[in-house]
Amino acid sequence: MNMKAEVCPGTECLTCGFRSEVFASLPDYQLEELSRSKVLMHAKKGETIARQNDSIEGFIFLRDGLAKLCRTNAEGREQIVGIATPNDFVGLLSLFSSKTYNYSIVAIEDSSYCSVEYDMVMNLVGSNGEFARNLLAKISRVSDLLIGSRLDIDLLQLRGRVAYILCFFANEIYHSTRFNLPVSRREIAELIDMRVENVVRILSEFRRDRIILIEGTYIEILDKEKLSWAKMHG
Amino acid sequence: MNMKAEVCPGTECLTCGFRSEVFASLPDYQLEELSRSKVLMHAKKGETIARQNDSIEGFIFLRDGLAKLCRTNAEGREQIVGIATPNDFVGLLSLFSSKTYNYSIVAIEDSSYCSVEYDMVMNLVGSNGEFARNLLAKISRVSDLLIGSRLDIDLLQLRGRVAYILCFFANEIYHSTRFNLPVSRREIAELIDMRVENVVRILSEFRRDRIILIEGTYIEILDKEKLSWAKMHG
DNA sequence: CGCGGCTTTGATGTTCATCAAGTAAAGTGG
DNA sequence: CCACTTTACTTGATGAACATCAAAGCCGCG
Repeated sequence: MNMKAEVCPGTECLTCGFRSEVFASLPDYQLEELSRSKVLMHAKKGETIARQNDSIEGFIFLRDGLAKLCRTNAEGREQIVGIATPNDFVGLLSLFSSKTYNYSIVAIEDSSYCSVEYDMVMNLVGSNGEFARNLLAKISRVSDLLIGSRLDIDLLQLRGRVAYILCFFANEIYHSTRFNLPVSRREIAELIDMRVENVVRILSEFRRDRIILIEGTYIEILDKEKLSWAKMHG
Repeated sequence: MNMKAEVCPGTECLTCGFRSEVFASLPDYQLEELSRSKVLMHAKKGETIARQNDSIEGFIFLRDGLAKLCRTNAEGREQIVGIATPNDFVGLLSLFSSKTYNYSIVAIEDSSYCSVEYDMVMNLVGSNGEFARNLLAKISRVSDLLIGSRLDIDLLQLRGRVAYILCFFANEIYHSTRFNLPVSRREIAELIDMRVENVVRILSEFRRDRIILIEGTYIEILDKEKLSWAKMHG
């Protein structure tokens, strides 16, 4: 836990990736207000950005890197709820309805993020209708994706789930058939409701069948067809 | 599909259950605007209120009754995403981010609901900051519950899932240990990712163990302790 | 009456979690 | 730097949990 905090220059928000999405509607003067109230932070891979059950300090926007949303249940079992990419609100879900974070946010790649005061965003919601609508659209889209993918996964058997998550990283995150997995085997298991041993087993199967090339964290998808097929049929 | 439509009198919205929640902040004049633009409809048990992939006509608020949100995947398998209770936005999830309903809404008890023009609500979001904040809180809460319960269920084995859903109906819906199940065995299966046969089997087990009394759709929970235990450890 | 849908139980095989054991890799302290 | 510990990864063997198949009873409905 050795995160640098820095107040970013007033102009930086003007060029931030968020601007094009949620903050598109903010006039410059409101954006500068936002700039002054926000703090830019860094988190190295593995570092915790927010902790489940801690009281919500502010809104967290991921600028660069990758983070997992996860929770630990009463019996100590960990589940990964989703993966946040740059320009995502992370911890968006409970922000408007809870006083505490429902999920931990942990960097799975070196990341930088902005933390914005809760009240600041709430004031913007109240005073800028276009902003409110954009925010609703954003939260709606995020929730929808999260629920949809979980329903998808629930229908699949283990082979299908592993195929699903490989396609997810290839298509949604890295936009390439070759990438380094940002998560351990254990984390893959937590992400798609499996056991570590079975994740390993099925990855080995895929390698044996020349569907993927895998060496440590490096993944190369060799046969997209077969992988998609596995994603559909179990 | 034999639903009556009626324009409800201008004053009715003033006393609607929603008023106390999402619409608490609307002044009377905005509420009357809302009243004029809305249509009150009825749906008998089994009737479809909205259909997956149909284009979104408006916001749907459940006033009375009970409805299921469900979807059918490419292979024709049906899943129930959640159960909507009175004063719920139904189909809330995709409303702000999609042009079509992501889920079908089907009455599982005789229900009445209001349909409000999309633009009307969007205008209110823009012009009434307090309303926008309430709406954010509502959508946030609903999404959160939906995702949370699905994560819970994913951790449980079949006995635990059945216990979970029985407790859900008892505690969240009927506030009683005695009630009539509004859903078929098949629908229970679709709700908690099981097969019909196993739902039946486990219900029979619970009866054998004197945990519940069950006769057709009538359920009586006899041993809350054991049921809660099953919910945690099964 | 006969048909189809819902419910129920039993038998069977598949899928998956668990246990066990071993290797590799990575951090820790002297 | 090396011995040591810990953590991640990997494979096999086993039994438990579950899906599937089959068959029969039930009920409502045309």
